[in-house]
Amino acid sequence: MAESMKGLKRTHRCTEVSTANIGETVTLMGWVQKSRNKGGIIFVDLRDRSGIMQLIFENGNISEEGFEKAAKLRSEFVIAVTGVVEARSGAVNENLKTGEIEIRANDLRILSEAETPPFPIEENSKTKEELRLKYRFLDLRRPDIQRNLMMKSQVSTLTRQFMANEGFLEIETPMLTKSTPEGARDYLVPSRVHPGNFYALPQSPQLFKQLLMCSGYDRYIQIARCFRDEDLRADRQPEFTQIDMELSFVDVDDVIDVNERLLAHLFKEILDVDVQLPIQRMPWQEAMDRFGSDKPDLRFGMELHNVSDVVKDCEFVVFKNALENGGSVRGINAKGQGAMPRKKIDKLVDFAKDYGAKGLAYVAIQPDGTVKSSFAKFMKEEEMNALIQAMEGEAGDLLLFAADKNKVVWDVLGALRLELARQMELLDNSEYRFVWITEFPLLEWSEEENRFKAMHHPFTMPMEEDLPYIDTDPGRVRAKAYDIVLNGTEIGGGSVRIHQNDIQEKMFEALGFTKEQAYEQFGFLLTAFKYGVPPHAGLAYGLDRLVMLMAKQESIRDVIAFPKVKDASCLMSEAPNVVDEKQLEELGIAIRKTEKTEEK
RNA sequence: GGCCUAGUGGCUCAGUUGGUUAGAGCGCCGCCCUGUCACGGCGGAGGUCGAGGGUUCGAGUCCCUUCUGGGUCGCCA
Repeated sequence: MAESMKGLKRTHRCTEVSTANIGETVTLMGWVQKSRNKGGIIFVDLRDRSGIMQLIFENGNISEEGFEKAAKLRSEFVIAVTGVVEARSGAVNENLKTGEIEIRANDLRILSEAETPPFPIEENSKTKEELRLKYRFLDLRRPDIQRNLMMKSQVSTLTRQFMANEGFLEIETPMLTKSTPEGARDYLVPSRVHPGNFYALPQSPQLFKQLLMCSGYDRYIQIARCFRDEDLRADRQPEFTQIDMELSFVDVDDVIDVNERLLAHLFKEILDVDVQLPIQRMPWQEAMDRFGSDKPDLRFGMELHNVSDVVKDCEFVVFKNALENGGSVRGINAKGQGAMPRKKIDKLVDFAKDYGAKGLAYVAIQPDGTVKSSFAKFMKEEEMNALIQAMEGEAGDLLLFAADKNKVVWDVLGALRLELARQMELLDNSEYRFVWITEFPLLEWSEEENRFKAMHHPFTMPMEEDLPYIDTDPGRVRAKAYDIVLNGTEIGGGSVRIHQNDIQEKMFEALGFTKEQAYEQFGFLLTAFKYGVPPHAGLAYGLDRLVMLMAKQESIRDVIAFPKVKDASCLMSEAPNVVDEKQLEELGIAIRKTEKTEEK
């Protein structure tokens, strides 16, 4: 039977009480973590979002009725306790922040009883995620998740404060907006007033923040929810949060400068980590050549070596074909892995195939300097020696080679490099290595659509020196775009935007848009640009990813209060669901029956 | 859409080559215990082995289908 808290006021959170309060009477409220009943004395661990405090119930300090009530306490009961702060007369518990003190209770109220939870409310849960997500409200009681969400709140607060000091204005943009077919799939919202018409939920506030620049707001920031109807991953949710910003009258360096200082501020305040400024910058081409990735993890080496020239005359058909088709042969050197068993190497070959490789050539250098290799028979001895030398191979090393089109070679070796680093335990979780990746290609050839697509988005400014190629060799044009990468994860990205009509028109031309198509999709922006547009640039962070890395979590779900599972449904609320026929009628929507539509 | 992986009391897991009545730890319930904090002692309850079908004298175990979660490739301007 639940009691009222009338007349009581919580004075502290559990760990806000310290040895400085000894002798004082305090009132705490929270959840029973654990009760240890010794017969004549009862210890209760009380939990709130700050941590744990031990309570003592002993006859003489509390009424007989109160003592009997204390004996009934079970896990997750919500209670209010008033008592005196004491230094512990028993042993100090060094595992608790409040381990030197305890509360000798003289009053107890049971504010809410609780059933036994379906899984233990404890740190480092071993419980299956399926169950945790179904009872997310219980999972969220666990201290590690609470710490993550508190850290996220802190990141938001510090960001707002910092950016406000830098002259940024926080301005909201619409959630109900217009669908644009470029990019990710939109979540659509049907319009009741305009049957057959749909709003789209924003994939990002991109166009609106550019309009705000046109309107003179000069420096904008928003912590904005974004939506993308694509398949989920460990670091991808269908709805997520961006720290989104845009600045007027700036170039690349200005955006980078304010963001470096923001990152340094966040990491110092929250983790007490010093970020060395300026953060290293690396052009996209260099990142691909050295690491096979546009989001390289710089915590370890194992860089790619381009050995195309070294093997160009050898008789190995795989290498020959790759080079003849305009591709390359590149390798990585897994130091000290020369003794890797054949089975494990075969697994790496399979791994490489997942990334589009047709195979993976290897050379295992034995301790005595002889080689075991999948292709030695096609190589003259001096060719093999030259290859090993080019790879800086030494006794005991394992050399792995991919030969294909550049894109495939980069993908394969970039992924393989990370996989080997995991296997070799080269990744230090407490190290934070930032890098700006700059000078991205402006355009990317799409095989299935047989046209160029914008790598970033259609408003990204080309680099001035590459402008001449936009008509003649569009694939070679680099963009004023930049990504901020932390430990191999892209945590943010942005660009300088086009603010000149003629360049924008050329860009649409390169993308294969007619003027009409461009206006149909982005007309309001293009019109706005006619009335005076400042040069502007911006950037957006994936807040969830950033916090995930700061909190050393492996999944974005651990930093989002109510995340969705792989098929974008919510195990707790059971969204999405079938709606009433009447609602559909109002919207003018009929559901076509297929095998997949079923009554739920 | 493809591939990989997991599903056995409330939770986490074990379960051999297919062979008696499916086990353990934690949790839960009852009794005892005045300095515990992974409290302790005694006793107890609790299982359609994710679901359906098949093979077999016999299936938690083998086969097929399917559901659910996780990872990943494609996808994510």
